[in-house]
Amino acid sequence: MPGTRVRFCPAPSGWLHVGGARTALFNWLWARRTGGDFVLRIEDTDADRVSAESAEGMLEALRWLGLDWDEGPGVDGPHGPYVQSDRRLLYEQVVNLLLKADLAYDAYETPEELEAARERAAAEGRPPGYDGAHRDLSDEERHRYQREGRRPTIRLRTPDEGTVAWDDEVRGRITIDWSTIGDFVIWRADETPTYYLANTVDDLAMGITLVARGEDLLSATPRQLLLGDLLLRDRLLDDALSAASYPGRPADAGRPGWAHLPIIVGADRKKLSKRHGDVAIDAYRRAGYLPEVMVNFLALQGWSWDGVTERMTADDLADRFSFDRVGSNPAYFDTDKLRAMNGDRIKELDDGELAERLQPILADADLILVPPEPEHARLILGLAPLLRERIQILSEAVPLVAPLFREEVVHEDAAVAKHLRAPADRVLDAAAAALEELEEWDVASIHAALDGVAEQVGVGRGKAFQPVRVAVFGSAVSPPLPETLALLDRATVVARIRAARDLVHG
RNA sequence: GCCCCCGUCAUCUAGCGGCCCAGGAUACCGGCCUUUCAAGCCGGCGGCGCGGGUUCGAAUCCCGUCGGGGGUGCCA
Repeated sequence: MPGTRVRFCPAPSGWLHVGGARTALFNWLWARRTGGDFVLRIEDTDADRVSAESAEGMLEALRWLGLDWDEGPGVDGPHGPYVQSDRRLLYEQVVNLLLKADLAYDAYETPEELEAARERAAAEGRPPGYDGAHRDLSDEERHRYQREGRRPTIRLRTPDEGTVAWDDEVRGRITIDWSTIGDFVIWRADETPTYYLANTVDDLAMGITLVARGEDLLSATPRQLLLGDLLLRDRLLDDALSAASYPGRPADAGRPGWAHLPIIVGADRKKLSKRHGDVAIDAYRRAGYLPEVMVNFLALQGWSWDGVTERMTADDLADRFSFDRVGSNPAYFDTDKLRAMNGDRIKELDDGELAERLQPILADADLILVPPEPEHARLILGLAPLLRERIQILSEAVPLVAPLFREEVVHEDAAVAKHLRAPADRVLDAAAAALEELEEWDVASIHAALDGVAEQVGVGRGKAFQPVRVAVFGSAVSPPLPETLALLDRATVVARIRAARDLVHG
């Protein structure tokens, strides 16, 4: 029984999005669960839409999630290289052998001609697939097209009848008629391989045992099954591998199994895309979602353990994950629940951990420097227990604590209008005086002093605390007052209270 | 159009013939607590798309129907 080898192979265009991350996660989990290998392969065959920055961003996002790979970019393995643009020679060899065996042929239609043919077919109610017009060109016809300056694509011959079937790990047996599948392009006119070719060749060459990918690739499977059979049947792949001097396939390699994961959809039930809002993993990182929560939540999109247990660490998941518990209906990406889970996780963090995770977020908001100044570090640590129960995502801490890191207080109009009115003037005067006279600047003393102010002015605690809150924070909402004031220096607090005295009206 | 996939509370899901007049979580609503905002605790609302079968018995099996999605590319 060969070891499990799974893979994640993003096309580096744009950011790693939640659907891709979920696919990567399921593969990673299966590798960890089975003690197998997780291979990362960059599929950059379509030069028009890929970029190195995108590839780097995807690796970064994967690293952030903690999905480490056993082979791939930056991690040498026995079946590299792991970037398809570095494997060009291999694909060329494969195509040549396919051509020589007459399993594939050159076709000279231009994209415009094909498009026109598709439109015609649609208008006449015929299937829009490739009609095989250039399937059996004579040498004469071929030369004529070449003289016209046409560059051919190479298409693989597909059966005209019969069926193809496979047992999908998620969906069970799937059967498709060959009559619905036309000869397809494996090599573009610009001499680059298509997904069908490169992906199939590499999965086989790298000894992948299970292909787990999005449902949107379900209908690509028959073509890859066929190509794979052809490649293995007459040792074409092995010949190409040695002709191009690539490492051979693992000794025990066979054909991979398949698992098609349900897609993740937006609120409109369509495949999740940019117009649905934040779909990039990086956006969630910046907003202050914790990676372990993203992993936990993503695992629950389409998979469940017992229907009751939801909070699981990556290790828990790796212990429990299997494709037979992956559902087959699309999941709507519901960030409400993500937020809730994130908030719960934040509550589990101790002060030091929370403070540390808060730092990059506060730095992003220009509240602190990258290694924070010592007094800021102390302040954040002191704030951590006050923030813990109040935020679900880290960035929510920013408005709550910003006034504590800034020189100037910005007083919100609504807060001033509501809370800085008589007898707030008396409250502020009394508070400034009382705080100034305190012997100890600590929570208990401050609390007692403010309670004393309430009594002195003859108002309830709320009426006493709110004006002080607005004076110091500029806002009617803040972390608990005495606890927070104790973290600031007394002079600042008293000065702010005095300054707010002028804002009191009516 | 054709092919394929899917259909349990608003959302993620459990359920694989009786344990379910359907369970958990999130969201929402109400109460308690309370210095703001939260948190916490307690309670509540809410679903098997529809129609036929099969069966003593169906959310679970079969057929049909409707609805949604994916594919149909020299994208992946």
